[in-house]
Amino acid sequence: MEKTMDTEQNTLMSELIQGKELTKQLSNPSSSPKTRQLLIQKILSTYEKALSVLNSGASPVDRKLNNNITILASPYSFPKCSPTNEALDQDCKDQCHSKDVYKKRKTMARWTEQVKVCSGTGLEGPLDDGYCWRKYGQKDILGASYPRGYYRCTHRHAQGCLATKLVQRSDDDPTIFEVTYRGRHTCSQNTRLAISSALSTKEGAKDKQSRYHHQQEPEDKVKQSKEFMIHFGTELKVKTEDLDNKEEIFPSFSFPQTSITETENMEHDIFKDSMMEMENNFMGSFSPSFLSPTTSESNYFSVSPCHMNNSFGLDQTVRTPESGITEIISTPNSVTNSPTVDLDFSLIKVDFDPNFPDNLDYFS
DNA sequence: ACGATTTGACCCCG
DNA sequence: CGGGGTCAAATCGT
Repeated sequence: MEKTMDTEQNTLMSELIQGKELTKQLSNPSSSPKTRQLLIQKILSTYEKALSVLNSGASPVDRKLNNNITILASPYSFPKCSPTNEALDQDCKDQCHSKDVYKKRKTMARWTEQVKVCSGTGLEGPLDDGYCWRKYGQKDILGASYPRGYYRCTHRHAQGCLATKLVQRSDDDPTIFEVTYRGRHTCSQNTRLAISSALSTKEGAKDKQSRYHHQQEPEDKVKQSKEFMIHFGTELKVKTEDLDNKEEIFPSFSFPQTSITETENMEHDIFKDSMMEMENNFMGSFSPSFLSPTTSESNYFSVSPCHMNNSFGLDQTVRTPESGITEIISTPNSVTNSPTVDLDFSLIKVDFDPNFPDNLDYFS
């Protein structure tokens, strides 16, 4: 166990150091755009690895891997991973009185992601974020042209998982869905993903397709066809962090004491740029793959974990029962579909011991 | 038959 | 009192 920690720390350190070095290189004005892009990607990679170690699990961003979009893993970390919020959530769990609902609402970790869907087909919707959601309401919101969808974890009753999310389609850009997550998943069913080879088969893709509708856009009237397109050319981004606990914007991703603010700013700039570049270059190089029937199929690695907990996914997916964190994110095969981009997305894979089923003590 | 979604009613807060 | 969030009965889909 101690060894595990040591290893994690070493990994963390090396990743951070590497990131630092890469960042230095990035600041070299003489480097070519391509080089810079690679550097950015590598930096992202190191951050992700570091995050993985720190979190011992996936952040919501990581979860996006399920959506093929892995590439845009966000630099931000989430409040949900912080011990503080962990405690808050635990509180919430402990006192599940209906009257506390509103109080809980205030204290629960909350963060927003912007999910952009650029399918071009006009068919899209909230993507699978790796968890099983059940819609429990929809409401027209004042000033918003689209209704807001309310979702809660499918395992709310079975396991008392209090995670919920709101999906609001953007007024300005209908291709953007603003997803606000609340609370952490405490369910153990969301053994996400896993993609696994099983899914790269036609059966897998088909299977998954047929299971897809537990995720629907608020005003969707086109669910059928949407299911088919839902994974194509979608793009995800994490937008903001916790709203109520501002002090925890980077709760689990604390850099060494040295100039944190500077680091944060750096991050923003760097990632903003990288996002842009990645969008341009990546999408460019990926699109063909997405359009290809054969390769696109292999991109169907996004699977709702709740549907796979029996058959497959166990080998690649490890979840921590109480933390709501999925420990291993399988590397999207989109990587393999991208011969032009030399990205080390193994970062997404978390170094975690599958035999270590309960990482609760990680927080204790 | 069962689980998910829809949708109007209801509750709480500001 | 109105708006946002949740509940729960009705409905739908498989």
